Amino acid sequence: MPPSAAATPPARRRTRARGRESRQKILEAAARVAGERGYDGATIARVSKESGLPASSIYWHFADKDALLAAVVEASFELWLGRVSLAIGATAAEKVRALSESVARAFRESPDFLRLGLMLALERRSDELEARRLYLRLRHEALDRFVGELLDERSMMSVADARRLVTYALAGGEGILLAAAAGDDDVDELFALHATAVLHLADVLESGAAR
Amino acid sequence: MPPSAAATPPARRRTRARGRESRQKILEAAARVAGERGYDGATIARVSKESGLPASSIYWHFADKDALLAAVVEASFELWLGRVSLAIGATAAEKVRALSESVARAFRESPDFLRLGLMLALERRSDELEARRLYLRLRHEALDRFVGELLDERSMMSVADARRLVTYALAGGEGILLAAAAGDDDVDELFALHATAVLHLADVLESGAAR
Amino acid sequence: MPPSAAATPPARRRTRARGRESRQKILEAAARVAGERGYDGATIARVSKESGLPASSIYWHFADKDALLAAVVEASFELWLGRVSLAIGATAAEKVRALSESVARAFRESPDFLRLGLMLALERRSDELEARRLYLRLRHEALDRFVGELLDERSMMSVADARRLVTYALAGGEGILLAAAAGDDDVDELFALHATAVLHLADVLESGAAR
Amino acid sequence: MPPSAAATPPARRRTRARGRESRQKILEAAARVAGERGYDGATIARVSKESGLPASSIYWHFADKDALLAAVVEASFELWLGRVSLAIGATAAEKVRALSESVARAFRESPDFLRLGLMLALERRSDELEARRLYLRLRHEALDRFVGELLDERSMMSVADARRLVTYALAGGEGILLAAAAGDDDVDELFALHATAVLHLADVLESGAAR
DNA sequence: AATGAATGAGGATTCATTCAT
DNA sequence: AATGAATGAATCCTCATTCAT
Repeated sequence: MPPSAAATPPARRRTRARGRESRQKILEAAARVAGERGYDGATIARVSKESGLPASSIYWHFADKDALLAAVVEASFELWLGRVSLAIGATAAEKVRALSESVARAFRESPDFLRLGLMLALERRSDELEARRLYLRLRHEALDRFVGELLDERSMMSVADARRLVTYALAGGEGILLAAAAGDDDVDELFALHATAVLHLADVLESGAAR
Repeated sequence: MPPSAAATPPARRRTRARGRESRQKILEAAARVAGERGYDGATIARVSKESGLPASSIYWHFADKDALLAAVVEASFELWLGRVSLAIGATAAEKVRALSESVARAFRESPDFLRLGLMLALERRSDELEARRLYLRLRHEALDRFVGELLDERSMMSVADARRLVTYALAGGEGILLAAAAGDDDVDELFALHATAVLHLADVLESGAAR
Repeated sequence: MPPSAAATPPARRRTRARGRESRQKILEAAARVAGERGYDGATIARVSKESGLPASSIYWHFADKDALLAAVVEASFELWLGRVSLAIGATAAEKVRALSESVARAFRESPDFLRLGLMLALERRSDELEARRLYLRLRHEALDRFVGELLDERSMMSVADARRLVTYALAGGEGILLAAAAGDDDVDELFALHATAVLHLADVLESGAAR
Repeated sequence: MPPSAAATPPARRRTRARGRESRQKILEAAARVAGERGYDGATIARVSKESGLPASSIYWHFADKDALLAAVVEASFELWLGRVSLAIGATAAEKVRALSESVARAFRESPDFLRLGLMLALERRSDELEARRLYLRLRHEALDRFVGELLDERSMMSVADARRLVTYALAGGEGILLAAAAGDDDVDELFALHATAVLHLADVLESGAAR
C-alpha cells in the first residue's frame, strides 16, 4: 500500500546534494538490513522502509538489488579496512602481535558488515552474485596486503608461510565472530587465545620447522 | 460413507511404511537444498522438486518450513556428532590432538550441514527461527560434551579453561570452513596449523599461566 | 503434519457404537465451528481438530463438506424446534403471546445454530449449497407449522394475515439476534418490545383493518 | 540509474489520477463480490478478476484483505447513510413514520452492502476482523444519530426509550432483510407491518407506560 | 469402522523490477 | 533527482478430497 508520506517534504535544496544524501541513506539502510538478515532477507521493500525512500528511488540510484548490495560491500569494506591499522613493529613478533590486535579490534567494531560478508561467503547459488564476488575479491586483496606488511623486510618466513599465517589469523577471527553469533560470549578471551596461538605459529613457522 | 462390504485384507502397512520413506526423502532433499542456499533459499517449491513430492505433502509431514528445517538440523547434527569420534588418549596432549583431528575430519565430511548451521547462526531476524534456536542449542551441547571428554580424569586444566580451549578449537574449525567457502583452498594446511595452535594453547593453559 | 495421536487409544468397544459416537462428535464439532465462522470458515481441518478425529474419518461418515453441514443443520434444527413449545391458549391473544415467548426463548437458547442459519441464508453463491437449501426449507416448514397453530380454530384472521404475522414475528426475532451479534446487548428488552409489537399487529390484523 | 538528459515535460498527473481511479475500481469490485459471497468468499483473486487489476496491484492500494474490506465497509456505509434522509416532522408520530420509511427505503436500495454488514456482524472468529469492527462502530454511530434526530425537541420519550425504539426499528429492518434473503418475498408488506409496529411502540413508550 | 498419506487447486501475500510522469 | 503505480512470478500455506490399507 502507499507508504502514506512519512516525514515532512524537506525544503527543496541543491538537487545534487539531495541525490548524494539519498544514496547514502539507502546504502546505510541496506547495510543494516543485510547485516541482519543476509542477502535474501535484504528485500528492496525492507530497505525502502528503513531508508524512508520509495522502492523506485532505490532503482534510480542502483541498477538492481545485486548492484546495491555490491555497493554496500564496497563501501563497508573500505570503512573496515581503514580501521585496521597497519601492522607496525620492528621485530616479526611485534608485527604479528600488532596484526592480531588490529584484526581483533576491527572485528569487534564492524560486526554488522562482517556478518554480511560471512553470509555472502557461505552462499552457494548457481547464479553468481556480484555482491559475493566483490566481497571475496576484497577479502583476498586485504589478505594480500596483510601478507605484504608482514614481509616487507628481511623476514625468515617464506611468502607461502606468511600467507598461511595471515589466512589462519583471519579465519580464526571470523570463526570467533561466528562463535559470538552463536552465543559464546567471551569473545575477548577468545581473541586473546587467538593472539597467543598466532604468535606461537609465527614462531614455529619462522624457525623453519613449519608443518 | 460406509461401503457395503469389507475390502480384501492383504498386505498391511504399506501407507505407513511409505510415510516414513517420504518423510526421509523430504528431509534429505531439504538438507541438500538448505546446505546449498541457506534458510531463505530453501524454498518449499525447491524441496518439493528435489524430493519428488508435492508441496502439500511436505506439509503433511512437517508443520511448516521452520519445523522442516529444524528437523533437518536435528537429524544432521546427530549424524555429524556420530562422526566425531571420542577423544581418547592417555595424556592430555593425546586427547587434545585426537579432538583436533576428529573435529577436522568431521568438518571436512559434512560441509553441507555445517554451512547451513553457520548461516543459521549468522541470522539475526526478529521472528526467531526454531531451526536456528535448535542448532545453537545442539552446538552448545556438543561443546559441553567435548569439554567433559577433555576433563574426566585428573587434569591440570580448570573447567573454565577447558571450555575456553574447546570453544576456540570449534570456532577455529568453523573459521576454516568459512575460509574454505571464501576460496582459501588449502584447508588441510589450515587444519594442521589449527592443530598445532590448539595443542600449544592446551600446554599454556595446563601450565597454569593461563591468561 | 500428522496430528501426533492426542488421546489414549480407547479400549476397542462395539465398533457400531463407536461409529455413532464418532459421527456425533463430528456433528457437534462442526456445529460449533460453523456457528462461529460460517460455512466457509468451517473447514474440514478445523472440524477435525475440534472433534479429535482425522479428516479422512469425517469423509467416512459424510459424503462431503456440504453433506456434513446439511446434517448439522438438520440435527440442530430438530433440537431447536423441539425447544419451541407449541403455542397454546384459548384466545388468539394468548396464543400470539405464547408464540412470541417461545420464539424468544428458543432464540436465546440456540444462538450458535441460529447464527449458522442466518449466515447460510445470507450466502449468495452460484453453486447452490445443500446445507443452505435445507435450512431454508426447514425454516419454511417451521413457519408453516406456526401458522397452523395460530389458526386451527375459528380465527378472524385470514391465512395470509396469519402468515404475515408469523413471518414478521420470526424475522423480528432474527433481527434481534443480529442486533445482539452486533453488540446491542439489551436483548431481553428488545424481545419485550417485539412481543408488544406482535400482539398489537395481531390485534390490527384481526380487526380486519389489515393493510 | 540517472539518465543522461531530462525527459519531455508534458501532461503531468496521469499516474496519480489513474491511481485514484484504480483504487475506486478495486473498491467497487470488492463491494460487489463481498456483498455476494461474504468476507471469506471475497477472495483477492475474485476481486482482481472483477476489477481488471492484478492481485499485486490490489496490495499497492490496500495493506491486506482486511484493510480492503474495511475500506469497502467505510465507503458503502457513507453512501448508505447519505441515502437515509433525515427524519423530519413536527409531531413525534410524523418523525417516527419518516424514520421507518427512510429505513425501509435504505434497506431496499442497498441490499448488497447490508448483506455484507450482516455477515460481518455474525462472524465470531478469534482473529478479529478490522472490517467487522468498523461496521459495528459505524452502525452504532448511525444508531446514535437516529436517536438524536428523534429527540432533539421536547419529546415525551426518555433517551433510553428512544434508543430502544430506534434499536428495535433497525433490528426489525435487518430481520426483514434476512427474511428476504431466506426467501420470504413479500418484503414490502413486512416493512408495512414494521412501520405499524414501530409507530405503536412509539405511542406506548411516549405515554410512559413503557415496559 | 477408520485412518495415514497424498495431492492439485487455490488461498493471501511479497518479490524484484519497470515505466510514465 | 525522484516517485506513484503497476505487474508477473514466486512465496508459504490451506483447501477439499481420495485412496490404499
